[in-house]
Amino acid sequence: MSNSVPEISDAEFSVLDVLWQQNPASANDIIAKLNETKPWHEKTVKTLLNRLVKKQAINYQKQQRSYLYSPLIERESYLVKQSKTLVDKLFRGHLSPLVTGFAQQSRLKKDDIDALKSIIADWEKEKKDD
Amino acid sequence: MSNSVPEISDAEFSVLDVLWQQNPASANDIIAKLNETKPWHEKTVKTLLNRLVKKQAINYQKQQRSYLYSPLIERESYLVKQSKTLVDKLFRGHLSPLVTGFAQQSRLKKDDIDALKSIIADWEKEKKDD
DNA sequence: ATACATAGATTACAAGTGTAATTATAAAGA
DNA sequence: TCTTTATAATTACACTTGTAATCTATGTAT
Repeated sequence: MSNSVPEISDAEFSVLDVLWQQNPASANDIIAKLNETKPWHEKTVKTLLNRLVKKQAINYQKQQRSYLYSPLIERESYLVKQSKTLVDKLFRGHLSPLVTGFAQQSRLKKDDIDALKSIIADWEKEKKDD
Repeated sequence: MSNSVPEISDAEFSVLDVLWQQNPASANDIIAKLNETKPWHEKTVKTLLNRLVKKQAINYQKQQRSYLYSPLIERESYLVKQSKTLVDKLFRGHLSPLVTGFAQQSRLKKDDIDALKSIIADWEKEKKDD
């Protein structure tokens, strides 16, 4: 079956990320949003949009003269896949060394800790249910 | 000051990873080790070694006719940097959504849970110490 | 001394990426 | 209708990457 998510480059990801926040969006919307943080030329963003279309990562529908773009790949599953890819590559599939290294480096926030607690709680419950 | 770790491609990383396990190592050592898991031609591995040298990610010293290579960048800090880069890019610096997504996807192992507990314990202690 | 083998150095080459400029096309205004 | 002007499509171009093949220099065997 499905879908073998296409490879998305870093620059392309930034464009996709805007579309995940604002869907659909015109090229100009996207350019404006990106330019809040990146000094990218309009033409550059158009190129990235075209490449994403070609990769079937996004979609568009004609709206008068211009297009309205939408993501075709789901944010959640993309993020999970990327996380897993990195953890597999760097830590042979083990999450804990990532968390440990990360925790030493940059201090965890309270919500990080809460999330970890809740994950542990779920895990303990599952274990009991087995 | 330091060091702005060079960009390491995926293929290059695999080579570096061997050197982190076995330091120093000859080209042939590395080729043999890599060929346990990857069908890479000898010439390919040599190319990767050269690129890593050029990037100053590794080093060598002449040993008779051949070289003995060693890593110049430290494994720990490289892994932490890559983790942070990904978490910044995908989750705007927050670790928890990564862990949550990861936990949903692929079941955590007991040692992952233990590591998480110990991280939480450390965090609680630190908080108290403030 | 000469030929072969072997390690490293150099070169190759297509695909992907960052970063646009140029061209074509269609709507809108003169 | 002709011209200007937005948009989108096509082309550009250098750098990186994956994946080697070829060249060169130096030990080794005859």
